[in-house]
Amino acid sequence: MRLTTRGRYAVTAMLDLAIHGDKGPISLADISDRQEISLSYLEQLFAKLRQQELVSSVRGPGGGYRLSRCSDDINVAEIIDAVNESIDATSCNGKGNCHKGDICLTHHLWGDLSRQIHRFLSGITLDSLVHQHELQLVSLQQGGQVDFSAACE
Amino acid sequence: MRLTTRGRYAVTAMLDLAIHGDKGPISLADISDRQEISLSYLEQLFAKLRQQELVSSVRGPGGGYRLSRCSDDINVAEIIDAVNESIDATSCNGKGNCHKGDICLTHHLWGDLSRQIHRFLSGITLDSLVHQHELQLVSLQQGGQVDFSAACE
DNA sequence: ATTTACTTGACTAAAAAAGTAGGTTTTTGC
DNA sequence: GCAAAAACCTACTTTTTTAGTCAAGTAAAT
Repeated sequence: MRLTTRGRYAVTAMLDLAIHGDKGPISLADISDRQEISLSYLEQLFAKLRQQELVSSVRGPGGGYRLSRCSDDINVAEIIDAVNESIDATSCNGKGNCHKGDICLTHHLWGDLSRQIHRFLSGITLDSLVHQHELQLVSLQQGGQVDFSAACE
Repeated sequence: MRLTTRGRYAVTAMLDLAIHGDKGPISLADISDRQEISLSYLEQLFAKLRQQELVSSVRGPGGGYRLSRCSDDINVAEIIDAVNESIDATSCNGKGNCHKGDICLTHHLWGDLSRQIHRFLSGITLDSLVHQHELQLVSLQQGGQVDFSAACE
């Protein structure tokens, strides 16, 4: 699990799809305009998103991309994983080639933490992000407070 | 909030301190040996950790580093933030220089997500990681299953 | 005084991120 | 059939970050 601007771009683009996808396929040019991400960079990202079957494409005029699953069935972790090569595992992964017991100790601790983060991000769906934002918008218009607890599930 | 091997090194090193710190200050050379991180790289990381007052140093023979606070008062988020330059903010941060309402939309969504991740990592202390691992060790020796739910808070 | 260990800064190589360029297919509508 | 719009593909360049090296210090304890 790696967290950089690359993953942020991917999540942002997927959010754009989730928001505008109801109007049929969305072209990368549209996303590029709206989100200010270079078209060719988007192409690279979407090649990977397509490989992982997070999006499907429609070619030709009027074509573009759409989410291949419902937005409440796509979570943030899989988007980030799709565009980032998975982080290199610890050097002594189960092989037991560590001098003392101490070495693997913190390696495993890091692994645990990594898994916790992954599990956390797996619980956040595109849909919940969009939904949460909509609630905020409404609230702003009414000048009220946002109840975040209700926004997620 | 950025998540790379750099932050992982920092967390690993801090965990090493948390585990061995009871025997007085720990030298970077020790950490380097145990965790297989190059000494000079550790020096860079610890310079930043010291700036953020996460560790304090003791010079001279027998010297080294120790946690400047109790391990249950140091969380993972601040360790990662200490060694990573904070990720560049969105281009239109409140200035309202975005063409349509749409542009800032996903930017804010990403900001929300980013904050959620940060909040999550803020809740994980060094102590809880060490503690969790100790429980696992005991369990392995007894051949039993680990109750993760009990390990954290 | 000497050893040990941290401090600082400059430097380098390699990898990843980000962006560019130019082309090829596929599909649609005229 | 043809032109345009879009995905798709490949190779390349630039910039930034990561990871590490080197060297000349400074400070503290024995």
